[in-house]
Amino acid sequence: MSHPVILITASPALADYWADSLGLQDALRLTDLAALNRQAVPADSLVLLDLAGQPQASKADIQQACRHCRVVALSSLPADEEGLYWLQNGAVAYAHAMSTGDLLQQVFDTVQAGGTWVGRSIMQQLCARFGSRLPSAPVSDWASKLSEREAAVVDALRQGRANKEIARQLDISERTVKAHLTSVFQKFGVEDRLQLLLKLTGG
Amino acid sequence: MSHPVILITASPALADYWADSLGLQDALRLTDLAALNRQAVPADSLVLLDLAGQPQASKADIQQACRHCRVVALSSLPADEEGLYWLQNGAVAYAHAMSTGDLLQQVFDTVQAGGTWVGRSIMQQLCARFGSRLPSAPVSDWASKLSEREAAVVDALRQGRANKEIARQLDISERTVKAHLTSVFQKFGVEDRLQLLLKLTGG
DNA sequence: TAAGTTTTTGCCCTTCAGTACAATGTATTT
DNA sequence: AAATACATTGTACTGAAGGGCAAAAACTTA
Repeated sequence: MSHPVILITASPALADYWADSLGLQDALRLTDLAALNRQAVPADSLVLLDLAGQPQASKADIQQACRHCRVVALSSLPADEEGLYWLQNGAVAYAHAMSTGDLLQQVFDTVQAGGTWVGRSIMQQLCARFGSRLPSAPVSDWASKLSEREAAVVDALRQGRANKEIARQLDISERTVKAHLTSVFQKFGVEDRLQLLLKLTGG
Repeated sequence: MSHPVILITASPALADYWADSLGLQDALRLTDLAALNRQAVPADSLVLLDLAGQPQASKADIQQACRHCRVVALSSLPADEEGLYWLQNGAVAYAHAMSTGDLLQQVFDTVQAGGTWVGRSIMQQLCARFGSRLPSAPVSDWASKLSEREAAVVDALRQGRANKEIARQLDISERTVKAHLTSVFQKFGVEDRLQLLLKLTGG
């Protein structure tokens, strides 16, 4: 299950470096994030993105790109704040743009396998913040009526995700997502995802 | 820069599986986390830990182990809550104990390289929590940004109405409802009615 | 009255959501 | 062993959602 790869950087030299390190000579190359959103690229593409060329990328641009592709954010001057920003908005990895070939391959393989890659420093910050407000496992009331997978689908739905995205997220087919949702709708006596959301958020 | 590896599980079969998958026939084997803390192990060792055998591990035990070693938490029944708990306390990875050899190798390589490995689901939860620390726009004054008709459409949308129903309610065509919604989506930077609802209700 | 803005609509197109009908595999219970 | 629940996927269909292009109609302002 190898996904299409897209290299985004204004620097041909950097693109060459990535391509050489990862054996991606035939990967599609673009110069900025806007170009990615403008043209139709295969869903679930793996995007290597040079942050140096995207100083003015809007949050909406980032999120849109991350919804359709797996975005690996690569910075030539990594900073935790920058990394967190991109991860918040959906990137699946954040690393140094000029990482060694080995590390780059590592990151690449990880995201290809559906994982996420971040350095230790960022992970610790994330965990620290998370821990400060998580005494125990808060199992919301609604989840109790649902099976494990159904709850996972609902959880993703509450992020505003589309079926196709949920499918990717849970690594199942879109059809299965629909099956779970149909079941959930029945359990809550609603007709569609919108009414479900209102029911759960108390609209 | 290969670090010593320690396998911790009460199941010899599982230890064999890990050793075979990762080529670690000579790795030190222990049966529980307490044993790790009792004896002197090389600093910075890489620890593969079967969570199934550590139901009663105290938080202090976990943190102590994680201070001296890189702990890869492996669960035979992965759950986000469990994963977050271990990551909070210093683990550098959380995955399925019986992952395929490829994935296991992936995780192993990643932590060897100094990275952290978590599944997509957990990472998203972390980022979501982190992001919520920095509220972007508590949209309580949403109507102010909209025209009168646009606000009316949004109002109906918040009842969970479909476009056709909204059209009947406002006595306009369904096409007009769509036009208003398209405009509203742009103003709020969202893509569809679901995301709009989430933005407005702060779900 | 002329110019500009907002609201309104139609036609057509693509994509997504949801369901009917059907099937396979696994795990648990009886 | 049989029954049951859960998870998974497929094909195919209907209808809703959303947008591109274009253009009337109404309302406001210079």
